[in-house]
Amino acid sequence: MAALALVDAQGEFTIGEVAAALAVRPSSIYNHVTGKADIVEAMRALIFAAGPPVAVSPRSTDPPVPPGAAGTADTPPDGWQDALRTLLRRYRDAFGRHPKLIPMLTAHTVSSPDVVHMYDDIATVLTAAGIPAEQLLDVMTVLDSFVIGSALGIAAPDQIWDPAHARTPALIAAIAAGGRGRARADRAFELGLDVVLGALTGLRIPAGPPAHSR
Amino acid sequence: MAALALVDAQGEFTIGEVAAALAVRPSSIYNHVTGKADIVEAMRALIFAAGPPVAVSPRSTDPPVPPGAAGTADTPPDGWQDALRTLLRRYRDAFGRHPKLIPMLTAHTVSSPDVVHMYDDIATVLTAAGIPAEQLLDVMTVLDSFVIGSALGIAAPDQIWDPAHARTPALIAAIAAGGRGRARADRAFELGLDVVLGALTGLRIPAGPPAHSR
DNA sequence: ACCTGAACACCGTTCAAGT
DNA sequence: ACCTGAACACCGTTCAAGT
Repeated sequence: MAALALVDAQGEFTIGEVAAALAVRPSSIYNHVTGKADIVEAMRALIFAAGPPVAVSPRSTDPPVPPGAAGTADTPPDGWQDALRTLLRRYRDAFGRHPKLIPMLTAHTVSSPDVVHMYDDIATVLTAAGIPAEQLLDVMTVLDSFVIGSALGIAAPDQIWDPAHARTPALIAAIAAGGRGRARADRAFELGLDVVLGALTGLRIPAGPPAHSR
Repeated sequence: MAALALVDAQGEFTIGEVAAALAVRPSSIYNHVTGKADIVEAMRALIFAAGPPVAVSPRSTDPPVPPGAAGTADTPPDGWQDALRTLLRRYRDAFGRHPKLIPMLTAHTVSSPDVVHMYDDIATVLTAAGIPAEQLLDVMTVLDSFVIGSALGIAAPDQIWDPAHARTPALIAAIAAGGRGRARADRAFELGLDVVLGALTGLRIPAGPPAHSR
């Protein structure tokens, strides 16, 4: 079934092509899968095949936890930040290894077991970090949105940022100063990681509940 | 041609269906568009049809700053934050009004003029806010990723967060505590807006260049 | 259990022909 | 300038038949 992952080299695939790659007639395919959507789901599961286990409980032997650090400025990056960073990077890399496949996967978002398992880990880390339960789902949704959006950015890195279409000096200068291609997408993702993880610090319970935005 | 936008009510469309909606034969369609992809692009342009102009230069006469509002410390949210917030909300709402259409639009990201114009505005606001030119493109990419990802979240708000698949108490509790449907997606987006705008404050030039993340 | 050929309904698209 | 019918190559899928 891994022969299907090879077909993402061209951005789309056809039942006939898969059959040809397996040296078989198209109708034979239906002895193993229920349809094309089934193949897409199989590819999704294949992409999220578990990597090495992340240290999910990041408070093993580290009491350098800030006891009274209500300050926003100098909170040291402790275990939960590294764990979360690792999880989010892995999440995005799962897409990033097969950029052409991403649009097909986002066509209909399904709760594949592997994906949910990843969210289990993220929820555990966030809870350990002190994110209040009422905000947990929203925080996870923000993380999810950022990761998915970043993954889509990998699929077409330079399309939107064509300087020929820019009309404003600020945008033209930005495009000139920024990089190109995959490297730019990777760098932006790391910046976003810093932004999101930094902001998360301000949401932690010991710092007190934030003013709700309504 | 607006009859095509009606076809997003079912999540997909066919040349034949469009023809039927226009009381015409399928082959007639090709007198007005070059193909199906052309129709998708027309829908994209239609969605981003310009709304009321945003106050792009946001430092006019506004000292009615809400004191002690969201954000990390006590940096007062000045004009550029409101302007950026408006732009990003509009960007996401453009998608949000047609959730079924989003997967089709993300299938191939194209630089529609209206979209680029929106980035022109965002770049101008960010520059006015003091984001250094070297970081501008990365910051915009982060914003873009978040907005696109949030838009996709609108399309299927509760798919991933099905409690039946969760295995961890933290995630189960989070799902129980969080809301459902479009309201939850909207709330998460507003939270992400707070997070991103708050973090942007730390990147402004007067605060000095941040430690680069490599 | 798996493969095969033939057939199905349905696509998007082209084009010569009409008006 | 626009519509039409017929035809094209190509889909995904089904199924009776083979082994």
